Amino acid sequence: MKVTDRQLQVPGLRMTKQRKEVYRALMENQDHPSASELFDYMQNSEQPMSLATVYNCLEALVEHGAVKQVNIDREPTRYCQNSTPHGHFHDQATGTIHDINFKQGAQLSDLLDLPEGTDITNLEITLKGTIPS
Amino acid sequence: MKVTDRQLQVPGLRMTKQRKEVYRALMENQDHPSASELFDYMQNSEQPMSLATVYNCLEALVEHGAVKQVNIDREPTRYCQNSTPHGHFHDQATGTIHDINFKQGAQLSDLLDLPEGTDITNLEITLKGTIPS
DNA sequence: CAACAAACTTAGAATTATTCTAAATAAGAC
DNA sequence: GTCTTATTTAGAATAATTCTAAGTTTGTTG
Repeated sequence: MKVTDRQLQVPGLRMTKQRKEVYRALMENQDHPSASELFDYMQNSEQPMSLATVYNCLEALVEHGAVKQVNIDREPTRYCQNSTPHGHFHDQATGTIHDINFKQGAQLSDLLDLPEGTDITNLEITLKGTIPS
Repeated sequence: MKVTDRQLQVPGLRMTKQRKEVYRALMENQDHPSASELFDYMQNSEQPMSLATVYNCLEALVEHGAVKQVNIDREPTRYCQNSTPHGHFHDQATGTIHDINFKQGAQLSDLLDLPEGTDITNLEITLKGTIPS
């Protein structure tokens, strides 16, 4: 996938060369890579960088809402360039992770018994299972 | 909370002294403790045990569906004795975790656009935010 | 442009939750 | 009781992530 510099802007975040490349690598690898997978991927690019920087850049992107973390059990954290609200399905047969979109018009409060006045800053929905092929 | 031996049975799992004590400790500490918090708690009990055993017992209890893991970011895994389907709210102001029950009759498929034929073996819903006091 | 301060990157060390290993113990089967 | 297998254990090992301190880049201000 071709990603233009124009698409690599994040409001409120200074886009250094490294942050841009990390973001681009994520755009080009939409299979929810881990930090070290991104690191490996970028070693062959024009902008190799240290693993610490990959972590730093991902942290900055997550903090600014451009990237989401995906935590599955104790596995290494994976990253997702889809910043809209969605869930993740971990296919145990293949090990792959799929995005699961919310249904049109569905509200979290339809499913959960949320206490009055809760202010939700982050939502993570993770399913595990299989899809028969 | 008083927990009888009768309540500490798990179908299909041999309840050793250690497994029973880990399960009991979880019942008595419903604030979603981590493995090492459980370990500390049990050091003063009649059945002190090694940290490795705490991990082993928790793993067995999770595998048999009696206990749930709670993963919040990269924090140590927490454990939950509530084996019914529910979500977790992580209050960022206090650091505490509350169980969030599902609404009566609510279906996950009402919220999520699940592909046909998905077989879900595990569901984890984690919210972060605050509840104004 | 030059000088400065702040932000960012980096390599490598440090941390730490968790898992592994190999030996000791316990428990159910015969 | 003896055998076999599962469980527990202490301590070592692992590995993802964070930290540290030094070097580099960037934007700013005169």
